[in-house]
Amino acid sequence: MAKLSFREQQLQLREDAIVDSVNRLLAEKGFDLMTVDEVVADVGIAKASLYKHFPSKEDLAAAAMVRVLQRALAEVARLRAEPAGTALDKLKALARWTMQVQLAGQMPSLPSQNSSLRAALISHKVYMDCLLRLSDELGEWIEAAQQAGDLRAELPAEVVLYTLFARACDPVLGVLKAGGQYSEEQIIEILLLSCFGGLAAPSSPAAALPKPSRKAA
Amino acid sequence: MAKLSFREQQLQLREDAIVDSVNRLLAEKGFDLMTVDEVVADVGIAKASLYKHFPSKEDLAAAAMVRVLQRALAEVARLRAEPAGTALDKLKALARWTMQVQLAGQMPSLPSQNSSLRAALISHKVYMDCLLRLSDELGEWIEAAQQAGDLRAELPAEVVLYTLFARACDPVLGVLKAGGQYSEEQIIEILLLSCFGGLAAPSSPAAALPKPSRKAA
DNA sequence: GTCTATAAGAGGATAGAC
DNA sequence: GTCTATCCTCTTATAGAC
Repeated sequence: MAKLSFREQQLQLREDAIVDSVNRLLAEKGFDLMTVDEVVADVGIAKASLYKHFPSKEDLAAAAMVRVLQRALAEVARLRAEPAGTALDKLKALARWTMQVQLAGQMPSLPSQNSSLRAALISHKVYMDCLLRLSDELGEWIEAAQQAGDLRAELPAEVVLYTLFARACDPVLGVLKAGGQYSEEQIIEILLLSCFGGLAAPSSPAAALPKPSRKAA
Repeated sequence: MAKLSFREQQLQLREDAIVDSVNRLLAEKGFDLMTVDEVVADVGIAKASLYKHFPSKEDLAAAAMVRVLQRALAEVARLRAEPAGTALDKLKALARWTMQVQLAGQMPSLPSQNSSLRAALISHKVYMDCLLRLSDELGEWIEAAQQAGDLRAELPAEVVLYTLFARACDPVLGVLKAGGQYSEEQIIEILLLSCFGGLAAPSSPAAALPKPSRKAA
């Protein structure tokens, strides 16, 4: 790290404030409904000033995604350093972490359909670097968990990876939170169970009809 | 059904054509990115003509949702008439049907965050009627499957319901389809397994007992 | 009811003074 | 680099002739 002048630190702080607002607004309204006017109103700066820092709305979203990816990578590093726990345990712990971020209203959700945004993200080097590093880290855990017999080997590893990414911004969580019927901890436990354990009961008798006998958990 | 004049039939056909286009565009780009100009260009009519049929863009989306809900209700009725099969079988069959619709590019996906759209849908009587009827039908199957021991009783029935709705427009399917690596039938089997069976292997040994450390390849 | 033409306004981005 | 003021495109919705 090169040392920063006071002025550079000030700029860094302002950019952090911008990304903070973008992150929150992306989590709340999504990319398409978030307007740059809202961002500048939230930060308290002029629109032209924001465009000095970020050349486009897409770059704003990319910056927010980069930060959440870096936080995820930090969490992965923290879990990796822990001696105890299987690969499956670490995957569950990371899924739990993403749900906590989502519950805190800090998980930016980008529409997978917006092609201009997709193009901007794909050509964003820092974003792609973070995304690939995270995918590689998780891919290792997924394959290890599959070889240990803890994750279904019938599911391709990349499908598991995509599913974990998708559950990180699953709308079901928002619906349950809005319902106000369960505590945040209950919501997390419920969603972790439905994600990793599935909706069906273990060793479902109906599914096991033709088979002679199978030991249950 | 009252009998319709030729003119009324013509109008009905045109409205069907509009809803067809809306349905496809909603599945392809989502509500926010779909523009009324695209719709009229696709149907081949003037914009003012469209607004004679539907008073707003939100009503267009509602009409598309009503039609897909009615199709779902028809599928539910068909499954209900079948003598064989448990409640879980019927739920799986319906989930399979929604995935087929999604693969065919005919599942409209509405952003759960757009508040103006939400308000319009909630005050749309026909839409709400279809949605509640479908929820009731599925709720019966869910509770029956739970009492039969085929669905996890630890999961609240409404969570199962929300999850099935969410999986009907799960972005994972679109990613797998775009990847081109699996056949449509494979995609469906994979997603059904991950939804009902979960990511974790059945009777995961790691969850049952602390075992000696394993090494991954 | 369908069309052409246009209003009305939101929203992304920029010019130019300081 | 930050501001005020503005540009300009896109998009929803409507007016009015036929």
